[in-house]
Amino acid sequence: MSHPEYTGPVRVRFAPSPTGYLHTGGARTALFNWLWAQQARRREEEIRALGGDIDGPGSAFILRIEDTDENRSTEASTRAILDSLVWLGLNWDEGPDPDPARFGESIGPYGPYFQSMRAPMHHQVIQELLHRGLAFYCPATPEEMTGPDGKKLLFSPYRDLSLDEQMHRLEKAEGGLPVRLKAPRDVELKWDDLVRGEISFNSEGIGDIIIQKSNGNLLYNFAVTCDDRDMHVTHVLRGEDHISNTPKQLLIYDALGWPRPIFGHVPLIVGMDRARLSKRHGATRVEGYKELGVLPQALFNFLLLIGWAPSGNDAELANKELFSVEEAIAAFNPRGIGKSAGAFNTEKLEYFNGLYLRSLSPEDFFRELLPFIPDDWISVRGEEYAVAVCALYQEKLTVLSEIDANAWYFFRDPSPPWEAGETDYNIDTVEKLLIGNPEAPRIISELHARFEQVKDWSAANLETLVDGFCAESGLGKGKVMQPWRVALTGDKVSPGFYELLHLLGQETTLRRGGWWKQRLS
RNA sequence: GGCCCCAUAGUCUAGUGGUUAGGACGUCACUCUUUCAAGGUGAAGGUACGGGUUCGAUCCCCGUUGGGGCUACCA
Repeated sequence: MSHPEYTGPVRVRFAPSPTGYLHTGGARTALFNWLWAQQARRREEEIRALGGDIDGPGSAFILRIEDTDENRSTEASTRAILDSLVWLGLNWDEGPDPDPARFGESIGPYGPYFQSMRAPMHHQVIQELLHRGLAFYCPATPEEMTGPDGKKLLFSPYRDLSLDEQMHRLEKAEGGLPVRLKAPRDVELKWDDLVRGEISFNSEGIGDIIIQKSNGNLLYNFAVTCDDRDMHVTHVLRGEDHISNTPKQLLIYDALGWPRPIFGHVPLIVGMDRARLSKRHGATRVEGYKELGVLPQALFNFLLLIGWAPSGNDAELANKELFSVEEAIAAFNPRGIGKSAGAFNTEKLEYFNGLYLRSLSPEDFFRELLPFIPDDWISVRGEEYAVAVCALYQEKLTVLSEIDANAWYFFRDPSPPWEAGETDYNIDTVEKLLIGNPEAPRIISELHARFEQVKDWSAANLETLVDGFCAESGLGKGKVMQPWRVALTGDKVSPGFYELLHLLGQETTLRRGGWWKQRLS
């Protein structure tokens, strides 16, 4: 145990409630926890390799599903959260079995990792609390819990009832009775927050919190505390929205004499308008980014940098933005987590994604692109053709889902404006470069004639031909290419002109060019 | 309302009791160029406000303002 940086195991957990999808905020919290645990696990491996020992349970990233029902938890949502975490590469050391075929089963020594299955243990603790006089069945009616000013009372008038009297009241109560934790009066509940420093609440503002409902179900703050304790969680790194839960959990740890974990509260992620992230800020679901065509490594890298930055005196590291997974694990330090809420800047995410897209090998790029290309693309002219077209877009795309909007004309003729129905041509562009362009008839017809003569339809050959035409006609390249580009693709944006011609092929080029030759003459 | 948290450019952030306050996205300009994107070069843009402490505060303290979280027999 003499590793200079090793200060004990890091057992952290991510504990989502399966009432929806994995949101970006949750994903980032999970990411921070995951990185920290991975780092600690690496250190432990080094120590073992040197012949050292690790006392007690080793470091781990624990996933616990907080499905203490409330009718809102669903299996589909659990599945969705699991899938999103896996997609992001955040595998857990202990938690639900990721295999869909074994849904509901857990892996790890302190399971089960579904909170709903842990009720027996929770009830045991309730019994202990009751018998030690640290908690009580509370027979107070809602009226009795309301002060003269109409506000809710925090402390129950029945907190000092004897256990016998409590049981007596319990028997008489029809719908059961809730159990409250008996809180100490006027005590400072403070902790040294890992990211925020000292935070303190007075127990007068907390009161005798309910830990078990009258129907016997456990309440969140209680279940979490028991589970964290049972799973030997050493550090609770969670969202800022849990700050006000912490004093309640502290009350439970202290009542039972359980050692407190170290708490750290990560700032929330907000929209660019600083409001809470919601649908109108674009995708808030991690899955949404997958569907958009963001690579997991790009989202991983982007999320890493909201609320965290490499700290230390290494200037080069301080300015570093691109992190591989391994680099992130090595560089992560919870002390580097900032305190203020970070805005989710989609443009920067797309910038990162573009970078990651371009770093892919052409084969990997096509593989990633595959789910986003329409089914018929490969059947239209074969896989080789589709691969060649897609390759042109590796330098251009920022999200994979844009491929169809960019490259459709390689697989389908644009519908001309003179035909019934919606046209694929940009009317303004057509007006400017073809119909309203006095040079257009000549450019289209003369080049069309030359294209008809071509024997070797290679990009290099086409370049010579087009360049020759420009030189002879005295027209600039742009003047010549733009009308043709519009005629062939419907608009003025496409990959390089020679590549465009070459890939489209002679037949298609002549066909689409022919329409306009006829139309303009 | 009560309790709690936060505050460096539009955004993510680095940093320091004395700095030309550093990097990145975005924006703008120029460049490259057959269009777009990418690339290259450059520019504009910041310490919320008011008081202290101090020889000196972006940094330390207090207040104001602004933003956020929580305020369930939800999680």
